[in-house]
Amino acid sequence: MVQVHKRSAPARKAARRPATPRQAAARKSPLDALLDPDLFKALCDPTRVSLLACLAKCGRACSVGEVAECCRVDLSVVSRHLSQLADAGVLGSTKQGRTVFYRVRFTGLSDKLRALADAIDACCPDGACGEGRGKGGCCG
Amino acid sequence: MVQVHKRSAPARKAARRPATPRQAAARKSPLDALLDPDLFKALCDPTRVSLLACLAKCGRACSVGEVAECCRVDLSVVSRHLSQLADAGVLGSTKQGRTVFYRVRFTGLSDKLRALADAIDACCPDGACGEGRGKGGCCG
DNA sequence: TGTGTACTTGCACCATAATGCAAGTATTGG
DNA sequence: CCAATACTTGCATTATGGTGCAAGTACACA
Repeated sequence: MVQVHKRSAPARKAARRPATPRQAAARKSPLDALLDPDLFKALCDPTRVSLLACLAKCGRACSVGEVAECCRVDLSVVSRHLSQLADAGVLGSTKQGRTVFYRVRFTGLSDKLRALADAIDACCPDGACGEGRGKGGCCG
Repeated sequence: MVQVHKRSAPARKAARRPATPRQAAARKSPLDALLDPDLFKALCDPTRVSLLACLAKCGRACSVGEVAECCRVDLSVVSRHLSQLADAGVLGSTKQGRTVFYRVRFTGLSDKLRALADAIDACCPDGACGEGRGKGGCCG
């Protein structure tokens, strides 16, 4: 009885754009969750990124000691970086005896990136983006 | 005379995986360019990310003053953050009189994220990822 | 139980970066 | 030309983060 008529009211569904940035900030969007500073914080350091690239290219789980031979920083630094990447969900870790193996969580990472890309496209207004993008699911 | 025979040698085509992370680091990959710390550095600060989300949800170009009403930091801080996001290619800017408008570069950003996601998937070994992923174009 | 290996943690140091305030620049309108 | 607007920049402060060294913990093996 409340939401039956679906054409006369202009402001229904697909939640129109907020008029001002201030109002926009108040709106909840998938973006808010996906645009997670903590993930990017993990990826914003050159050393950390090189370790990630190293592990990705290697394609298998590697020990801290092995990875440490990729770059010039101290092993303790590598240990901390890998741990940070794991905290961010970018790497997974397994302990086997006294050796810790880190591996890239490929699908977890790429899925997250694609979800973010989709959420961004969904915010793209009207015809400003390619076909299939900007289909309005931006603002809650 | 050195590299003629192409079948007896086991190491041909589709560049097999490096044995160690150390060797992996030496290999060039699309990942190396796409995994750009500078982009992530732009996105690793909470205030900056909230400004980006604000602009994205708003969907149009906004002035610095408008955007500054989204959050509690000083306008000068907002100005610097927006300028940083523009430097990273995340935002575009237009000056109109004394007003500067920033807008999200939607497709530029989402394309970059998807390209990275693809490059990551390409590094995923064998059947470890979903179908269509991990098709080996990882190591140069 | 002791020794060596593999990694982690505490600590101090240094570099970078975020922030606010105040002053400066650019542009518009009277 | 002067005043107001819209932003940017310089500067000092504070916070955060990366790094190396040294010490600590966890585990395996003899």
